[in-house]
Amino acid sequence: MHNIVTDFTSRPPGRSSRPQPQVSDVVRRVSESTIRRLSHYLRALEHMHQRGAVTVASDELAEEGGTTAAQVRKDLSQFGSFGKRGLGYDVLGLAEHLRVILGLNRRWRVLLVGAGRIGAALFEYPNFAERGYDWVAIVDDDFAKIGQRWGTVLIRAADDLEDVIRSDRVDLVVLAVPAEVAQTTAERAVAGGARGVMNFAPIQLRLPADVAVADVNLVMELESLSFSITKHEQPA
Amino acid sequence: MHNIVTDFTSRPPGRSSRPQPQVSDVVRRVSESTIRRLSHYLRALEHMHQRGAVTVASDELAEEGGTTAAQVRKDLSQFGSFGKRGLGYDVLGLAEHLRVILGLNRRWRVLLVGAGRIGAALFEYPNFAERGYDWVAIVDDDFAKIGQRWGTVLIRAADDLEDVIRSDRVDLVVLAVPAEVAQTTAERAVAGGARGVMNFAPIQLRLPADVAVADVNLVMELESLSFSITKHEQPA
DNA sequence: TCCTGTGAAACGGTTCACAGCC
DNA sequence: GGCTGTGAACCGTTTCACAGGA
Repeated sequence: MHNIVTDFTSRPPGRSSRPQPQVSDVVRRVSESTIRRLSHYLRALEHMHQRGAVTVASDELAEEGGTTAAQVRKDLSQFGSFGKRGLGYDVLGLAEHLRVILGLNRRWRVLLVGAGRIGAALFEYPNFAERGYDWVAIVDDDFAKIGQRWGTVLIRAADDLEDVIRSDRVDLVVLAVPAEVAQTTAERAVAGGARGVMNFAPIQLRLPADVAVADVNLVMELESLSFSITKHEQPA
Repeated sequence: MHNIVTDFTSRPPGRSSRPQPQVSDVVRRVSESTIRRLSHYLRALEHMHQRGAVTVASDELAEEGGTTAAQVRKDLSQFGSFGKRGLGYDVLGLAEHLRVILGLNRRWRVLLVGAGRIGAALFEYPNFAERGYDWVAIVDDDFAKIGQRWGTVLIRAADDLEDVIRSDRVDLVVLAVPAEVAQTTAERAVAGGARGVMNFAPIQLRLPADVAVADVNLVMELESLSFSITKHEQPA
């Protein structure tokens, strides 16, 4: 088996005498939560490999990913049949399948927009390079910073945003700018050809549907905590 | 009307001749996504107030929050009846209601664990103080940093984590430490009395159910982007 | 008339349970 | 016997549609 449904054109293995799937049915919708779990599974598999595990069952993966065995199997079955009944999944094999599914079998060219505190922290974050995300440029509107280098990466003028994205063939933009300019900056990034945006501004970006957006809203996360705690403090 | 169901003990306004709600029915379950939208609504209301708006309809709020008018009304109706039929919601009044619901009508005492790059960026992040989150201490295991101050806030020894939480009456912990020590550090924070944890390590924390956890997994967000883009690049 | 508040329907994701294969 | 893969049941969330108050 082991056929990955990366191109989203074939159905999971089944009777081929069934009625053919319609086109609208072919681009299968994978939920955000599934993707997040796949990411967890991959990390867990890498740990397990380091610990010498060769094979893993769905309930072990569930444990590390904070979910259930059935959920693990359901998640994976959306992309193919990677396991062996009675045995489990091959640790290295499944990890490689997940990398392909998550698009980690290539390197990604990432632009940092905003060379402030948050930008600097992200730039130094070691886990990005490990997973295939490479900083290819930085952009800022502070003349004092333009022309400097962080490591080997040059800080360029915010005015040149579109040009930088084009000339440096940027795939992803990490948007670490103030909320007031986030929307227009994001639009310019998309105009330049960016395919995805990771947004740190606490606003809801409005971008074309074919642009991927990941929002990291730190204030919202804290508010979610204080809501939960406030609720708990009020026993009936 | 305007009665807020903050204590989760009363039902939304309705005929009182109805059968009394059972206890299991009283601690109403509010979904994570609802809370996130409430946070968006609050921000939108603050903007609208600055722009001079006095009244707002659910479809305007929906626009800014990236959702639908029905969703806005459903979200709000979980906590009370804040609007006027035919008119909409009072901008200032609804904002205040949302602050109470989200637990923003008090200040929160926050501890930063990990004085590295990410910790520094978060410490400088201006939006936290605006919303009522105050840094009361920092903890790190680097002897070179212990005893220093960031602004007025002292960096203390990681060994004293539990003590710091107790003596400084810490509510929330921001965990900006390497993945390897995140779980044990979180457990110590909970032992010390922390009520909520914002976790930046790319692992799934396992903590008691009465501790609120907000995970910010940056690598996962990037992987979510590359998944979406990879999918798009494969038209049938 | 306008717009809220809310039951009811529709949808989508999770859990269950078991057939099927190793 | 063990564990996967998956239809079916379940359950929570979103959308619909409309009754009812301003």
